Amino acid sequence: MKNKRPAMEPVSDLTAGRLSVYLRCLNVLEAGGVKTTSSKALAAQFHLNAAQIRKDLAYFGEFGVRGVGYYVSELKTHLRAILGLDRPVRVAILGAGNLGLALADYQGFQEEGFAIIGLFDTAAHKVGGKSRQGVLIHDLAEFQRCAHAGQIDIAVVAVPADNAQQVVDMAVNCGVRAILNFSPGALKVGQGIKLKNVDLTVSLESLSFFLARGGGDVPDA
Amino acid sequence: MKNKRPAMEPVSDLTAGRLSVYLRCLNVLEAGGVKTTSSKALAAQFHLNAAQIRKDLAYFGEFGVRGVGYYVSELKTHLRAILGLDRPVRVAILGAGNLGLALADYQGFQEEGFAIIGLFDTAAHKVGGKSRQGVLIHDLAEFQRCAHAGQIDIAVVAVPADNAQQVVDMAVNCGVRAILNFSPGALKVGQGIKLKNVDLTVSLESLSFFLARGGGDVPDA
DNA sequence: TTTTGTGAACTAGTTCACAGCT
DNA sequence: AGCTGTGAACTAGTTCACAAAA
Repeated sequence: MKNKRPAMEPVSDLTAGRLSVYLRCLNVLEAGGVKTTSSKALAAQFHLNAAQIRKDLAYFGEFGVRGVGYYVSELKTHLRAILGLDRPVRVAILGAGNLGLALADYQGFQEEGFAIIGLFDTAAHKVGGKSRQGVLIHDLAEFQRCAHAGQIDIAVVAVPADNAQQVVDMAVNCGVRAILNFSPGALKVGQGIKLKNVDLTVSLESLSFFLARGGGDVPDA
Repeated sequence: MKNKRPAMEPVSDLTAGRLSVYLRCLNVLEAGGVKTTSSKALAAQFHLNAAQIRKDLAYFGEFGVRGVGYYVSELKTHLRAILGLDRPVRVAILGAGNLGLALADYQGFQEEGFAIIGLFDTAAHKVGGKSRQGVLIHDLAEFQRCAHAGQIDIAVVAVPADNAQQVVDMAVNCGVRAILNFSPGALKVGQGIKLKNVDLTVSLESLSFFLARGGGDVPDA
């Protein structure tokens, strides 16, 4: 057990995303009672590349045992720590429209330990209400208070496109440094702020593009 | 106007996504009354790289005029055709949970011309209902009928993770060749089927990773 | 002049292949 | 024997820089 920390070498976003995938794989294996695995086994079962798994993990330490592989629960613990999931991650959802409400109740978030602090909206008639699962809707001013108090780790932006930049600027000014944005269009954030976009229109149009290119055709054998 | 079609050279997914972004930029410009633009102007305004815009477009033809740039409405028309948006793109949403309902009412889809055919679910008590915006909820059997009749271009999967693979297999068997999947976990599809994943857990965990790495720290000037 | 379209150069990301450890 | 960890080789993607066109 060496656990070198290579002086915070820059790690690509792609690697970060894959770590999350690996963690999910390990959850599945653990739930199935598997105690030990290997990069090859993981790769085969989840359609990944074995060398890539090893390389991704190697950024953070030496978690495997040569000749054996990885201990599932141990590697899981490491990955959770690397991903920052070993402490509560507090998420605020900005915008209590259809999408915001759906995200607030999304099971996947709770499962991996994210704490949904609340929904926040400016519409007075929404404030005081709650999602189906009981997440409360607060005024945006309340979000500002929480964020300034350092109680928000990640802001999820689910407001209409017109207000998105304004809302993001506000969140950043309140000290939020990580944002998951669902509104369309490119937002600008300053240095040191991490913005991740989920653009539903772009996703659908990529599929449409595929179909338009003849992707729907039967490939000639 | 040469409009060479380079024999359906393979185009990367990244390029496809950017075309969609360019189209949105052009919509903004057109709405602002701008008649002509250039790769440099687009790049500056929307934080893109000029050479990349030109290269992306060059896969599909020569749409620009040297010394002038691009005519906004003309390029828009080309992009819409390239993305397959010059004909109705029919979208079915599988799973009438919170997320499915939110997606059915998502404004962005209608705006760019996607036709939401309906919501589809197996839960008998949901069938016959509708989303807030009035999208009807049908039985999944109805989806199979539509898909077999070639009336569905894209299936959006918003069912619980446990059923996702099964639902995707069903859709593919009914002739659907493009799928936008919101359920977590890696799904398998055969050759010639395009599967695009939107993994909310992975997105959030990437942000958590960034924060855990010290991303929240003030960078030293 | 301006700006496109594009080969060449560069950068980032992935996979290979093997030394080294168990 | 088996599997990790990792440099080297390779592939994909981006940016540069300039000839050609308007």
